[in-house]
Amino acid sequence: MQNDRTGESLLFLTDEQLRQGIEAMFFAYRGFTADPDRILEKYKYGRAHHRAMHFINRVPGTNVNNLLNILGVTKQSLNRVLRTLIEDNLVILKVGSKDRRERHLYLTDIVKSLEKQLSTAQSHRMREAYRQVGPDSVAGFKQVLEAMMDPKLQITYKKLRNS
Amino acid sequence: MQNDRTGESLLFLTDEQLRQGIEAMFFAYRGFTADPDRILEKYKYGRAHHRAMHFINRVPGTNVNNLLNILGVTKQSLNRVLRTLIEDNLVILKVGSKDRRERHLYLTDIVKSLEKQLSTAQSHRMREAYRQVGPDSVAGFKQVLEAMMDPKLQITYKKLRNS
DNA sequence: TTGGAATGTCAACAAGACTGACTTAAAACA
DNA sequence: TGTTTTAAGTCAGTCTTGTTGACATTCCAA
Repeated sequence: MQNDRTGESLLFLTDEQLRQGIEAMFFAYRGFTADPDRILEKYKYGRAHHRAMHFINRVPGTNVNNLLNILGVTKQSLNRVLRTLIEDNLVILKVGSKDRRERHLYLTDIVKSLEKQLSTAQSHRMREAYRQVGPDSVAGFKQVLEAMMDPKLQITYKKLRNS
Repeated sequence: MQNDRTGESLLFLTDEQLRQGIEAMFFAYRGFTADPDRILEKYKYGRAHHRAMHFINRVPGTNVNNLLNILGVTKQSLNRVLRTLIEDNLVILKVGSKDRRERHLYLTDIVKSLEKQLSTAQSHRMREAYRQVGPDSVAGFKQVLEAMMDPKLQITYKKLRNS
């Protein structure tokens, strides 16, 4: 009945298995964003602000173009988010020293407690999940996710990982 | 250096590991939706239509309330999507025979080719990812995702899996 | 027969994405 | 030097998908 290749079962590639993966992604992503969303509501910011904060925190001094590539949105869309963050003194721009066209982005101290709150909430759920399943499953989890990314984003992801 | 408990490394629970998981989820979800989105554009439908079609296909005859729970949106939001699908003859309503307040949802034959196209595109990427990493990683992938879901959705997910 | 549940619908609104057109400033180039 | 390209920002308009709130209809069940 079951097809083998080099002695390894291929049952994990059935339509049923794929469908389960698709639905798992859908439901898990809801959980993934639920906790930060609840916090953001109080501050009148949205998921887009969270993402911007996350990556500015991760890559302090990034320029706008780089952030656009990471986030995968248009500059008009990012601009709206950045403008409110700058108005509220959560993000500051510094003109590039080498290339003065570039603006480098930094989080201010004011926002770091909010960013911490958000990442703590999100990490907490991830930590619980990790703990429940153990290191081997976590390794598998990351491998599948990495393989699902578009090639360009895979590179972006790896760069972040090694920085 | 590294902390052990019952001889097992806890290195996989570091902040760095958690952060990687968060970013992997973010980037992978983009890949996850990219292919169906491209197809949907041609048909002037959106991600919300895709999700509705997916689960009506999965649970033929589901009533509206059940679908609302699965999708996690308001009835007003779902209604807008369902209305266009019904207008375009992609979904039909059948009045419940036991409880005639309920409406049971079915895909028409017309839409099944579109649904197939969408799920094929999404499955294709997932299959490639699965193939690259092998069955053990796939098992880990699903375990982490399941552990990340809200408890209610975890139950929904399991019910779907066994149906 | 009446209360409440399941469903549907209307209106208004907001977040967050998009396109297109345009400006400014600075760097790169020929 | 003058022209082109690049980085960033802005204005205007649109779309999708979500939200609340209010209200109507249908009809099961106590």
